[in-house]
Amino acid sequence: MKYQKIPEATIRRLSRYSRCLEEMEQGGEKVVSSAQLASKCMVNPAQVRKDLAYFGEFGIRGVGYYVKDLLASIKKVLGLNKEWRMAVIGIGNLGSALLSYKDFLKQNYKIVAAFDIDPQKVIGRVSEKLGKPVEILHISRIKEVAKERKIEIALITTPPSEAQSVANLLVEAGIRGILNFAPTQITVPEGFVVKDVFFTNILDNLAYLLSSS
Amino acid sequence: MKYQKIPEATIRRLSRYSRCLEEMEQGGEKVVSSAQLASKCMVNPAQVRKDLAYFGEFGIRGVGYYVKDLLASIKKVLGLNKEWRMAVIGIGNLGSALLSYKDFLKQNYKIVAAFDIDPQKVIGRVSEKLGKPVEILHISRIKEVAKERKIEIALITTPPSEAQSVANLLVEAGIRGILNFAPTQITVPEGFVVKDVFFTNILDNLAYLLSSS
DNA sequence: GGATGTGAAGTCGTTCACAGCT
DNA sequence: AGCTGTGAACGACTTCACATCC
Repeated sequence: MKYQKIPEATIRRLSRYSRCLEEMEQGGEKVVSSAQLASKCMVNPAQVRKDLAYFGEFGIRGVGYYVKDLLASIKKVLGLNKEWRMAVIGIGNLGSALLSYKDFLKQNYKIVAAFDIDPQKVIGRVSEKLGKPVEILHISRIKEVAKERKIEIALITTPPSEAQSVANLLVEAGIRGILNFAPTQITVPEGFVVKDVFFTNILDNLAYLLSSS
Repeated sequence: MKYQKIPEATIRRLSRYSRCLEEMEQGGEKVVSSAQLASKCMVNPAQVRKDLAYFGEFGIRGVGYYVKDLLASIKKVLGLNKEWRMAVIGIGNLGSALLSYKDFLKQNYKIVAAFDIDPQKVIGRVSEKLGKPVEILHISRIKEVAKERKIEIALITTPPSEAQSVANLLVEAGIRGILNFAPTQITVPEGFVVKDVFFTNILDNLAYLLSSS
């Protein structure tokens, strides 16, 4: 197949296929058709086939896809055939909740460092919650520690007023991926990637749908 | 203007315009052009005008938009000219973090109840964190309390295995909006709305972008 | 003059429909 | 016979370009 730009929506769906396939694998299913996977993920069967076709030919005509192989292929496409090492910046309520978020581990995401502007203030609270002592470092050490621990992704959970300056530090430290929970737009240079997780925006969406029906 | 279906992307951008306009209003700016708003929100100026045009004519030709009026109009469109009353279901780390999430209040979202399957177990921990006693109710009381407190939106922060059965209870209780943080697909009848917040899916997206560049 | 509002053009993503394998 | 892979049709969203109005 000739090269094409891959829609961002395709990547999001790949994530969903991956989850569904994991469930199927655990359920002992060996083979799946695009129609079955589509109905489980609530998309169009042709969509499934087209999404996969961007990256290769993973199926067998007349049969379907081998669950295990397809899952492995999708994970490889998404870059999940490795462990991603992450840091959390800003250890407030949300930040400390993420430190113990179980779903990350299952999916090859590992938090290897936590930073705050005032480690002393938060360390007791967090340790108590997690039931074990947790090391929280001062944000000034980010550059040094990023190298040392090979951090590739940072989760920003500071107050919005600090988010951009934290992002600047991350760029300087060579951390290329940012998941931004602070409800403010941040900008980074070419080559760095930011994805936002704005609860309130999604709530706005919900509010709109509820009030217009 | 004649009626058209409104793209979901338009609604998401409206949310962003709203945030930018709030900042501008606080900064004392009175008037804004589509070009200025667009550059602040990182979209195309024509996009801004088209998005707004779905809902009316808010601007003045040759001048621009009055910041205050436009903000009020957008909030009205999004259904944010009222207070939305919410419940959090599942008071683990994430759930309790959301109980004290500041940004909700600023945007007219108010958490008026918290539920868990084992209130005794979590109540101490949460109260301590928030620095005040917090009432956590048993999930079995959801229907009764939903009526009483006029709950319209629920945030599901239970383990994924419980998410669908919780959603069923919410439907029964007449709560029409669900923000689902549990990493599993849930289904609800016509007339109800679910929006997902799956951190791991967004990380997958980030991982893909990082590994393919 | 200058910025909005909007039809038309263009781009991008989804769905159809069927040829091609197994 | 059945299901994938894919060009072509379709539909949706974005951007352009300009008529319109302050």
